[in-house]
Amino acid sequence: MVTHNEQPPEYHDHPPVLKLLAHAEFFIGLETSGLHQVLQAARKRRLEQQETCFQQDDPADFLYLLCSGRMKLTQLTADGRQVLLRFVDPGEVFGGIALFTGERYPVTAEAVDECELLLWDGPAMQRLMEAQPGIARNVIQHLAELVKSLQDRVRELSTERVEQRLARALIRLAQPTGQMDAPTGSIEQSDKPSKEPPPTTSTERFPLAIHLTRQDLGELTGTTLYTVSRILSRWERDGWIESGRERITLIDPTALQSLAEDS
Amino acid sequence: MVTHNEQPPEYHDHPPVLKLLAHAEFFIGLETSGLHQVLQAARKRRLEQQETCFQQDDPADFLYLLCSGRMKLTQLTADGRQVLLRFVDPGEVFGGIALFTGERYPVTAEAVDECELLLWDGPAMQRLMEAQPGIARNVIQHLAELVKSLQDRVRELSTERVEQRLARALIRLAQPTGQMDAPTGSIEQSDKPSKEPPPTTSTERFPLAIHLTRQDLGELTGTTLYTVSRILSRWERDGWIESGRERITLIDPTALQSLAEDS
DNA sequence: CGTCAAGTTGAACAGTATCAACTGATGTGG
DNA sequence: CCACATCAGTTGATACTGTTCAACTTGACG
Repeated sequence: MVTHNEQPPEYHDHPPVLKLLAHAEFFIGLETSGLHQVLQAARKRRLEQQETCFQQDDPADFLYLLCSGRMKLTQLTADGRQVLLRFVDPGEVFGGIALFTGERYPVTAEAVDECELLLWDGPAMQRLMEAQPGIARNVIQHLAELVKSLQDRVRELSTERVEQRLARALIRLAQPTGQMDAPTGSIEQSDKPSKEPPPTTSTERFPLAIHLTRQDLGELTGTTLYTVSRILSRWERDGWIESGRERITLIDPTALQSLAEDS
Repeated sequence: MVTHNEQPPEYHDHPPVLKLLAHAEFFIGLETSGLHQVLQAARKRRLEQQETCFQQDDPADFLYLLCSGRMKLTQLTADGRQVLLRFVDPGEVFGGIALFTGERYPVTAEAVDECELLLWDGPAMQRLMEAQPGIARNVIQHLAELVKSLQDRVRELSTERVEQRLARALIRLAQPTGQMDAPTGSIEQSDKPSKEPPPTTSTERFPLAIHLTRQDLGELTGTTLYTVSRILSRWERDGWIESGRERITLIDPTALQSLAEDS
């Protein structure tokens, strides 16, 4: 990061966007001049809540970086069932798979909240990667991590029962989302009873940031909304969670953790 | 018999290996000099049948290219169940995920047959990618395709029943294996005396090249060997397949196809 | 020929899906 | 502000898919 370059701490034009860009997974480690180059090649787009960015099977034109809001990527089956592949948080990238394989988008990208995006077309991205090899390195690392997480998911779907998968999904969703979010309580803390418990007995609460329906959770874990509802009801009776309409709060994450890890 | 063009004069040093390298997914499109550079950075390794190349959770040291034979990548769960993630055919690469994320191998790689491999360590691969940007492009494309196929698999496991998944798996396994099965100098070409299958689909037979147990198919489709056995028995009664010990022949692939695509 | 691995099949069982009926919350427009 | 429509969620009854266990058969190979 050592540069006697002419960029003072306050970026002259788009400070917040540049700062986000500097922390985005594809552009980490770039020089400030490089970030400017990236930004100049970008276009901006804004999506209303529920608006779709692109539909499954649309020709793959752009790579997107989410700046604010939240997106979800879903896949539709031939008989109308839907699978929720993942949520996209600010700083994360989507649409790259199709762009890099030169085919059509294999998923639909829909805005959960109001979203701001940056986008690059294929040739622009190609040029950027050639000009700055660090980008290609980041892309490779990101894709490799995506592959790893998908392999884990295949293993879970193949070998685990719904209850375990659901427990795992809730734990993941409760983690503070990567780097970009304000530090809400991390679940990791509750693993360590060493810390002095807050006023009451270790009743730390972990409300999920995302609004999720039972249907969403079903599509995320490969089951139906009915089964999700039953399991959540049981967990609530056991005092492990609290749940309302599109709202879930983990009360005893360790119980879920051990459930997820049991055979 | 075509024998007079087996050794093109362009490849003066290691003709068969170079030719394979030139068609391998990571190195397609490279100049001959670039291929030489790649080859010089490589080490060779040979594996006996059933020998493991690396174990899950081993530190990730090398990227491997399979030259001949066949490997399988499996993942072991905490309670001892196994998932078969994929088979590796000649010309394909494995071990890259761990190398690119700098972590441990998430899978175990085992030789199904006797195998010949080329391998590169992390720094060597890094240098090669810097020297020849085409490699990074190929890596990105390969990873993107891997992501896409894994997403498909997640969708299938989430929404389809065992019978459909098994039908799909058999159809995939019956496809001639990608690009390398072409007339390149593969060590064994004895199993393919037939040329391109003519469009006469009536009584054509499609024996699977791979030796697969019911257990393998179960681990591949996320079910048990018992369920696989029952379904195959039923299909055999219906005249759609023939099966013996570690041997399956598709007799009516269209029946399986429609089964896989039905709701 | 004996041994071992692969494969088959029945019976009991468990886990989920499916459908239907219902409750409660949210938001909207008259 | 209330009536209404809509959407999220709950729960019971039922059916079905797939698992598990056990006993058995078949095939390969020294």
